[in-house]
Amino acid sequence: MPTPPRTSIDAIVSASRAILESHGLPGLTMQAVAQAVGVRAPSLYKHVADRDALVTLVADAAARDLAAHLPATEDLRGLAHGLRAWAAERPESYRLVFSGHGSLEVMAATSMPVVTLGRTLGGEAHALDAARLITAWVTGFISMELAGAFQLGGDVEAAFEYGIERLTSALSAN
Amino acid sequence: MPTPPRTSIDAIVSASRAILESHGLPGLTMQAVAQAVGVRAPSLYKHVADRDALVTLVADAAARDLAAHLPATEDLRGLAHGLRAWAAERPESYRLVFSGHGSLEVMAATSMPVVTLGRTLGGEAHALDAARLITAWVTGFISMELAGAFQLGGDVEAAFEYGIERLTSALSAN
DNA sequence: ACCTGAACACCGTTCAAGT
DNA sequence: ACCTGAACACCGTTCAAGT
Repeated sequence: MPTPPRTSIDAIVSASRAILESHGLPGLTMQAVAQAVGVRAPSLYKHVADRDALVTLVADAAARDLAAHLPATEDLRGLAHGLRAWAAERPESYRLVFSGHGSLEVMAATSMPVVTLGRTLGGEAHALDAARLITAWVTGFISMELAGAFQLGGDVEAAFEYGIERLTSALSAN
Repeated sequence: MPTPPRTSIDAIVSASRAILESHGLPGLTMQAVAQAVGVRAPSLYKHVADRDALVTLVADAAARDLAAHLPATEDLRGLAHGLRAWAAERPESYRLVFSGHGSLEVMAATSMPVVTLGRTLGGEAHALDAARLITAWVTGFISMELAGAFQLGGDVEAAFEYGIERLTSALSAN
């Protein structure tokens, strides 16, 4: 006797993203998600293989959301501030995306704009090297900030600007 | 009737570090630690408040081990390669230390050598800014490497060297 | 064809009882 | 004074039974 589904993969991922932000990754339990979409935990396994697969779907959805929010810019400042603003609003999503929980395909696709920027700043021969320098610095900085690693005082905003300025000039100087 | 302890906090932390590296943070269960030190899980609570406190002790022990392994160097290349080599040998410890699981005191103490390097490269006025640029880049790079984020081909070793070279010249140019 | 309750193996944690 | 078994509340996951 066929019955229509009472939930959907979209509703599950959407509810999961909200739970992730409000309760962190440990709070993203199958039971919490099930309750949010109005179903019992075992029913989720009709739509998703297991919790790990769900976490990957959430990470990929967050990565796509990030890509849509980043300004189409040609300068490091715009990209850096865009990423930092997105991370400040969705810290748990940021952590998930940059902790390697996403799929390799989505991670590669999301990094294309940075390679373009790397080409602009570093030149054709060092496009990838420059993109990796930029990405490592900006994701490292934001991760440290979210982890509360800046304990030695000083102006964190100024340190971010300092990084943007020094990296821009370092990459332009061929 | 007093009885001597059958284990110790040192044995617990030491066993925990080995379990962390071999089975990851999810594998670091109270039961696994208890078995490793020859005791039942409830006994661990005589030595540690709860699992979170144990994880913090492990992170701090790893951070101290890292500080002891870093070369006392005045150049970025030595520091960067030293950190990367340590991370390659103890990837789970590296992740734990730089994910904010450690205590703030140990994190601050461990970052002192980088501030010294920042002063050498960036000058007195920008010692902290330079230290944060360096730390953000090198930890970001290694985190990406461990997360398998370098999927676009190219030479990762060369990208690391490129970062060292560009950062060194960017910071020296006052 | 999907949803459910019941069940299983695992967690972290508490606590009265043993020595 | 430390260790233990038993217990509790919680996980993820499976599966036969319902509709």
